Formats: sequence, C-alpha cells, structure tokens
Amino acid sequence: MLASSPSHSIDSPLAHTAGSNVAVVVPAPMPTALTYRVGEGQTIVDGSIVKVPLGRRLVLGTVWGASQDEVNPSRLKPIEQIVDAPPIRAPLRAFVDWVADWTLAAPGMVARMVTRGDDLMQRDPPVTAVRKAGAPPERITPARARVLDVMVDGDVYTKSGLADLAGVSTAVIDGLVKAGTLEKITIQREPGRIEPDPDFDPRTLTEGQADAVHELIAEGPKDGSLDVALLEGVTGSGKTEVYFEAIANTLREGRQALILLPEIALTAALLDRFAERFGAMPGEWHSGITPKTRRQVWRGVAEGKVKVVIGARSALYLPFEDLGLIIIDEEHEAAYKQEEWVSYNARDMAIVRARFEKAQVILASATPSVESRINAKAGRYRHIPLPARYGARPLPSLSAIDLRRTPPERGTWLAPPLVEAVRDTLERGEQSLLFLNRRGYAPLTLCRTCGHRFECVMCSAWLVQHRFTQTLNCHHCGHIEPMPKACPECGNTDSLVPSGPGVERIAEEVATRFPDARTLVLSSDMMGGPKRLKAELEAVAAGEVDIVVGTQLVAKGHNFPGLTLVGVVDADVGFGQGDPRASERTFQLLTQVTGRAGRADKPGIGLIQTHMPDHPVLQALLAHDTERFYTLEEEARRRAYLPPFVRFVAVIVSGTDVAGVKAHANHLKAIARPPETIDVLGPVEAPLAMLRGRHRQRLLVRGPRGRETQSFVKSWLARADKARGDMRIDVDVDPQSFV
DNA sequence: AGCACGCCGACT
DNA sequence: GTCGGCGTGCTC
Repeated sequence: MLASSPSHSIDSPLAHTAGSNVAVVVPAPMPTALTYRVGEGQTIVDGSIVKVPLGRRLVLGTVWGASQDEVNPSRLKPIEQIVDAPPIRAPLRAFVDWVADWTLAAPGMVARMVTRGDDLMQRDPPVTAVRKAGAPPERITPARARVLDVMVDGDVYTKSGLADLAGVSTAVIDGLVKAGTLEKITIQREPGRIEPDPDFDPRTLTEGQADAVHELIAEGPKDGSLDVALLEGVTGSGKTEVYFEAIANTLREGRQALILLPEIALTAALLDRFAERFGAMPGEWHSGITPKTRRQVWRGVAEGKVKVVIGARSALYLPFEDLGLIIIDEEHEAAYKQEEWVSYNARDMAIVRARFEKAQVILASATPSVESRINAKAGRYRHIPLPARYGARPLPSLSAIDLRRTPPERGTWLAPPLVEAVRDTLERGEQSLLFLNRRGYAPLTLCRTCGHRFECVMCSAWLVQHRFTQTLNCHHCGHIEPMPKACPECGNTDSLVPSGPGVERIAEEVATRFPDARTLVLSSDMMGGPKRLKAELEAVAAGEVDIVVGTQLVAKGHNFPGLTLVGVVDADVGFGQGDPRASERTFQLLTQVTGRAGRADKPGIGLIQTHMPDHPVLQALLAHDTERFYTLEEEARRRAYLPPFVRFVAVIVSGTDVAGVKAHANHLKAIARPPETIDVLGPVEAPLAMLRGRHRQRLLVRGPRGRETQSFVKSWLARADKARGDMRIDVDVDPQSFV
C-alpha cells in the first residue's frame, strides 16, 4: 500500500512561536528542564520532540511547556530542529513527571524511555516511484509497450514493482523517465496495516466467562475514576478469551489497548491467538524486535494507527494516542520489576499510567500476587474470579513425597515413588514433566580434596556448572569460564565434584533410568530464541516427547494435552528462611506447574518432593486451598510490618572500594533524622553483597504507604555528602526482596 | 549521560 | 617534552 506522509497538525492556540522560551527536558540526570529559545519560523507545541544543543552535542529533548525560568539571555540557545513526529501528549508527560518523582530519578532520564534515540522518530526512508506524466515516447519498443500497457493513468508504482509487473528490467523504466513519458516522485511507503476487527471471530463464551466479561465491561465505576480489575482464573479457565472481549469493547470505542507480558518468550503464542480472534496482528514491542518494526510500532501507536500492542514492560512508555485499556498478564510475575537504572514495578506503574490516560486496568493471573489480593480485598481493586470451565481439566491430585522417609539413592535426585510414577506414566504412553527451577548441571562445584568452592570473581555467588557447554557460569552477571581440569587452590586433578542438581543433571538421571524414553530439557539458556522454544513446545504438545525436564519456563502459557504427571524435584528451594516473597513465589510456581497435568478425561497427578511436608504453604498447596494460603500470607505480612501494609525503600550504596562503600553507608545512617513514623534499618550487606565487581551495602527505609516515605528519602539523600569516585547510590522503591 | 578540562605518570 | 589515565564539574 502506498500513501502520502501524514503531517502533524500544530496549529494549536497553545503554540509557542519565535521569540518565546520553552522548557525542554533533555536526556541528562538534571533535576529540571532547560530553557531554549524558539527560533524564527518555528512553531512548537507542548510535547514537541526537538533536537537541541547540549554542551557540544545535539540531543533529543521534549518540550514540557513555556519556560518559567529567568535564564541569562546570552546563554540561551535556540532549538535546532523540530522532529517530524507526533508531540508527546499531556497524559504521558504527566506520567513521566510522576515516575521521575516516585523513583527519585531525573525527569530527563525517564523521558528518554519515551523518545528512545532518534532512530525511532525516523520514517522509513522514502522510495522513488514513477507515474505517467507525458506523451508516449517517439521510439516504442515491445518492452516499453508492455510497461505502458500495465500502468493505469494516475497510479503510482515503485520502480522495481512496475518492472516486475511488466516483466522488464528497471532499465526500461529509466528509459521512459528519460523520454519524459514517466516522472519520478518520492513517496513515503506506509506499512500495510489491517486493523483488528472486534467482530472477526467472536468466541462462544461459557456462562462463567460471559459473567466475567459483563462485570469487566459494564460494572466498572461510572464516575470515570480509576478502574482496576483483578481477573483471577485458574489455568484453563479462559482468562485470555475474557480479556480479549474487553479489548474488543475498547476497539469498538475507538480506543487503543496494551497487553503487557512478563517475558518475551510468551509473546509469540499470544500474538497468534490474538490474530485468530481479531483477524489482524497486533503491534509487538520488546527488546528482540527489529529496528524497522520498532519504528513502525512507535509511530503507528502515536498516530493511532496501531490499535493494540503486545509487549514487555518497556511498552508502558509508548506514546499511545488514546489508550483505553491496559492488561497486565501474569501480574504476579517478578519479571515486571526492573532493577536496573530506574527501578520500578511495571504493574504498579501501569496503574498510574492508566490513571493519567483515563484507561481501565485488568490484572490477570491464575495465582495473583499477595499485594494485589490484599488490594482487591480492601476494595481498591475489583475482584473478578473466573470459575474453571465446565468439562475442563479437573484439579490434579497432589501429594508430597517425604524425602526424609523415602530418600533418593546416593548420587540421584528422584525418590523411588517419583521414579515409579514416571515409569507407570511411560508405560501408559503418557507424558511426564519433571520440574526444577535451577538451570545448568550443578549449582555448585567443589574440590573434594581441599574444599575449594568456585565463586564468581565479580559477584558473591556460586558458579553454576553447565555440562552441555563445559563451562562454569555466573547466573547474576553472565560471567562464563571454561570448566577447569584441576583445582586452582590445591592443584589436584580429578578432584572436582558437582554438588546439587540442576535440570541438566536431572535429565542425565532420566536418560540413565529411562534410556528409551524421548527426553527434552526446557531451560531458558538451552534454547535458540523464542522461535526454537515455540517449536519445542509444539513438539511436546504433539506428543513427540515422553519426559520433559524443565525450569520455570514450562510453568506458563502452554497446554500439553498428553501430560498427566508432574514431578516437583525440590519444593524446598523457596521455603524456610522467612522470606515471604520466596514462599509466595514457590506457591505460585508450584500451583502453575502442577496445574499443567491432566485433561478432562484423564486427571493428572502431581508429586512434590520435600523435606518439609508439614510446611503450611505446602499444606495449602496440596489441599488446593488458595484462600488459606492468601490468608496466611496476609496475616504474616501484617504482623511483620511488611508490604503492602508498609512501604519499603531500599537505598543501595555500591562501589569497588569496600571500605569506602561501608563508610558512606554509615554516613547516610548517621545523618538520617527520620520522623517517628519512619525507620531506617541497616546498613547491611545487600543480597548479593558483591555484584558485577561492585560491593553493595543496603539501607532499608520502612514507612507508611503514602507519599511521605519517598519525601523523606529525597530530603535525606539531598543532605548527604556527595558520593565520590565510582561510588553510586541507587534508590529502589518497593524492592522485590526485603529480608 | 556525555564531554571537556585539568592534573599526574610512562612513552614516541 | 607529549600521550593518556580518570577525578571533577557543567550542560539552557
């Protein structure tokens, strides 16, 4: 499809014209916007994306409004260029301000996530095209005749397209241009886009689904206040179909929708399902897409042409023209939490964005986060439970294998009852899944002679042995070293032993015990990208595999109809130690994994290996008593003053010099003068005291849920000495771990 | 963030 | 004598 380039109307009464000064947010860690002069002939509106000089460079900035500052006119520089892109709208600018304030980051650094490098602004390069313009040439040849024959007067053709159509070479077209019969024009090629159709292939909904849809769409608050719905439905209850109907409704209103997913590995399957329901591909947005798609989605979204985006958390900063609905799928996932340079939880930020956009939010999960459950209970969110579909897979029968009573044989990890169950399943021609949330072969390698343990030089973490690649890998910083032959401490060869199991080691045991079974390891570091994963998942679904050994990758988003046995190799990884978030994650993970087993006519079996069969979380899991788990957790958190009943802010001091880091952390502690409602705990060594070669000390601020905790942190850090050298202070609002 | 300026150690 | 290390400070 060919179309002329759209222009962005800036004939607004609020336009800034030559002579006025505007505040421009630039990508630098500065607390405020900088002031620039609007040049002759420039018409600029709030939100215009501009190129401005900053120091010796030209940077991409965003106009935030008229400038209030008195700046020495001799220092004022003019705006260099107005970028040909739709202006960033007020709700998104307000969102950027809010995020900057909340995370204590500079507005410019947050705004950068919206404008992300000028390649995004670029249109696809214009292509030259031709159309009829003059009289037929004096010398007509058969090739020329064919070209003129296929052309319709007035129509525009790309050169190669026309040559193809007429079955001639492009040289013939060039000849006709030279003769004046055709004229060259440059055009903007617009990607052909089919809009999703809300009525393309509507599904017949079960009664439960229809009720949920009705409640989602029709029963929201009528006064336009924030509407967050927690859609809770077990695996197989059809959550996706339900929220697809909410999307259809949003599309009918002419607004846009965003579906956030915790990992990009899940996007491919959902894109396909979306296309089947709506007859068109949604926009896709994550780190793995090509620059070209990126540009098209960014522009398409801004111009309102792309109606639906499926993406990772960074999609939250896309400049939607009119965003009406945000869906956060698998809302409990820890992957929504970014801990890099601006720390935030995309789930919570999505709710804020929705407030500014006057959009609805749907949090979808089979196993909601404890926070969301509590918010629903408190009436802040609407709770919409989705009953299991009639005739859907029944709940698997779950039981614990007590490793203290029936331990595995020495050097193996599967206890006799689990081995027997796998054998039975194999004999029935059905599939088994062995789940262990640990990548690699062994989580620790040690020397039998001197006791040396292999540790990452950059992090305080064990190196994980990977047999497949013959390496020792650090799962925190990505450091990889070849598997050594001898102990670096005592020099002994043949003395290094792997300790503990990873999925590769379980696969090895399976291969020994069941040599004829078709086995597949599914682990995020064994795959060749999302395409390969999709193919492997399809192979499992098609029954081409007997035993799957997998990490948490297998817990989500796919149905395996032939799977009737799920074995959890080690349920204890997340229990104990009193980390509430760990037991929550384990409960969610095990619920999802064991939920993979069985189908309508063949109930599944889940066997869970544990040393603590009486642990209350495990008991709730075995009894399928979700309510009991959430009640236990809510009580535990309330008693221990943990989120969401309080707000935590972690302040992490890091640097290469241990003493300096400790000294600065102590200095921070010493100058803290918190009000009575706020405590400053620590400093202590941060979880992973050393990460990527930097030592880390952590102070934890505990305060009320409102705004005052951040305000305190802000004023406190402003009073502190400047961090010298490579020392850095990172602020993490609502940290994931709080032990 | 990115870039220049400035002040100290080992090289053409 | 200069090249280049990175600590410090500034950007409308």
